[in-house]
Amino acid sequence: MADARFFDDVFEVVRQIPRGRVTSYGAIATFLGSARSARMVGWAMNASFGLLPEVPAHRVVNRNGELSGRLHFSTPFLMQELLEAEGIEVVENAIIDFDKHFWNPSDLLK
DNA sequence: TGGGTGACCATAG
DNA sequence: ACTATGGCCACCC
Repeated sequence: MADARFFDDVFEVVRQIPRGRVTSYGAIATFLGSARSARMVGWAMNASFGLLPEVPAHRVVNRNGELSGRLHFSTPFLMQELLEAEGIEVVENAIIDFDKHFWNPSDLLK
């Protein structure tokens, strides 16, 4: 526990995101206890880049349902393709029915 | 040791 | 409705 770093915690949560579901940076930050440090989550994802599919970073978007991190993938369309492959409809870099696909990390405790 | 950075979020103009 | 700005704080050099 003492050795656990913020990045590791973020990866742990992202890894638990069910297939076909998505969540937001802010939701993860809130779940970790720091709603104000949502930027840290995004930064953690930067380190997770390349760990796919071990860490499904494509299932993490901003609170607007937009694929803000698409430019960080190997290709700008990879993120969208991965989401569509899971049945998530994406138009103009935004997730359709984001609230329906939204997955809250607190569901882990359910 | 200190300062810059960022795949965000919320508020104000 | 859109743009600008501040806060946030773990990590890296």
